[in-house]
Amino acid sequence: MPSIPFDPVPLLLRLPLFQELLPEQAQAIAAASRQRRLSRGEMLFQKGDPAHGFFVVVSGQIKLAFPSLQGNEKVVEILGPRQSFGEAVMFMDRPYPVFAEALADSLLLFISREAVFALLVHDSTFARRMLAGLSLRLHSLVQDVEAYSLRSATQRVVGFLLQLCPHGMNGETHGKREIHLPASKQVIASRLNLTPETLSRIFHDLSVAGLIAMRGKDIVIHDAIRLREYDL
Amino acid sequence: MPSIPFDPVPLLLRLPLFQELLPEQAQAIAAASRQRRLSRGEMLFQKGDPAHGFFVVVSGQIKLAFPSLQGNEKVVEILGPRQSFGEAVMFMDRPYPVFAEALADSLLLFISREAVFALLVHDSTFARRMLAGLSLRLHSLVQDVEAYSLRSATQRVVGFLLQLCPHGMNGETHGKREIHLPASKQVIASRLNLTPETLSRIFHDLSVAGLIAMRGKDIVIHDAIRLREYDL
DNA sequence: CGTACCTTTGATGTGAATCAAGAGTAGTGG
DNA sequence: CCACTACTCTTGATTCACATCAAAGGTACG
Repeated sequence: MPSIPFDPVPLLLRLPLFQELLPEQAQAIAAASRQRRLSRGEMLFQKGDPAHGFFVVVSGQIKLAFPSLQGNEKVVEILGPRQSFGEAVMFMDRPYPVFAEALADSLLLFISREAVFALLVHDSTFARRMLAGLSLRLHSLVQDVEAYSLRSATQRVVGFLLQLCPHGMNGETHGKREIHLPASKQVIASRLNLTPETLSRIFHDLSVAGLIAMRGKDIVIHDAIRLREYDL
Repeated sequence: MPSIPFDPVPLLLRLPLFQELLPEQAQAIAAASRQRRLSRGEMLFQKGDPAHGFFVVVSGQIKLAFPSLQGNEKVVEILGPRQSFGEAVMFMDRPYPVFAEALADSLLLFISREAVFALLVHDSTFARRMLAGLSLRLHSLVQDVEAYSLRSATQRVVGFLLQLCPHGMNGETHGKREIHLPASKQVIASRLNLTPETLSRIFHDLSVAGLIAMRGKDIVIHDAIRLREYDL
């Protein structure tokens, strides 16, 4: 398939990170960026590869995961449009600690380290945004560590479902919510540090308890508060 | 005890973060900093407290941990002199996701968010260092996630012991190394996501296997490579 | 419409937690 | 200096949450 060219500037300006860039700054970043198309199942980089910049997902879906000796793997993050990854390694001169694979046909933008560093020198707003972005990532990793170490399998699944609820509706109030799983159950199981079998059983139990109803990847949460309080 | 005053400038200039500050910048940061003394067991902040800046450990030892409903807790990090914490929350206007407690009598420096933001505006080198610091933190959290999800209890303990070896000696070569546990075995167990009982049994097994010898907090590693390869 | 991969369900296994005593070890005050 | 109390650490028996193994269904797609 031929690489269809497109103007990345309007896209860049809609990302939180680049929101307040001046036109010429956006131009500079766009000029220093390259697009990369991946088809489903294709590898973007392996754990251990050198990092020369970071990526923004334009469309499609990317998973970040650790490989493991026994062939299984641990999914760290599932990324969709507008999300970025690889910023941290770029500031450290270290190889990627995870590998990246396309879960669906995807279009990415690669932004070189040099372009970022150049922007950093003159634009402290950009620096602040970059810091905020990394902080957010750090915060959510800390949440993951908390979940893995302090919560049961069921609690992790419940937490995940509640997070998928439309914002401001994630379990503070009673009432029905409809959500859609962002990936296959295998991938979600790995993201939650579970086997597919265990995830399947937990979904079954939640259904039997009348807390959710499921058809494929579509889930109806009957009562967010009761769900949150299930299993303590 | 009276708060003994001291000049924080030379201290600040020896931290990686502030290494290349101009004298007047260091002065400004020092002026915006406050010292805080804690005695063993004292709480610095609770999970959920608002964050107005970050802390640098001058002396002593601080633990960061999650509280848990059942009274037990999960230690996220053990921090010693020259290490800092709380940077990330300061960029996000969020409350602390962990609590901080002194493991020993400690002296900390608190640096206000305003001082950091002011420095950020004029000094892109500082911004880069701050980004590098956060990136490093992020990287080590990712390592933790990998360890918790892909490695067995024994492998986590072995990894921890190897990390404690003097730098450049952490298991790449054969030979004896002497190390000292940086905290009580309870705290280390929690840091490794283990119960004290399990940690004790693993130390016992490693001793029986002739890989280590232990007296109190002092451990002799007989052969770093054999240890690394134990338990795969 | 068949083949390859997801997902579910059931039976069994196991690593580490929990429960329950003891054995150090360290500070405290008489 | 020696109890006295309070931990921290070890050791053993038992339990349990989740993984693993095995075998059917489902579902999607070339």
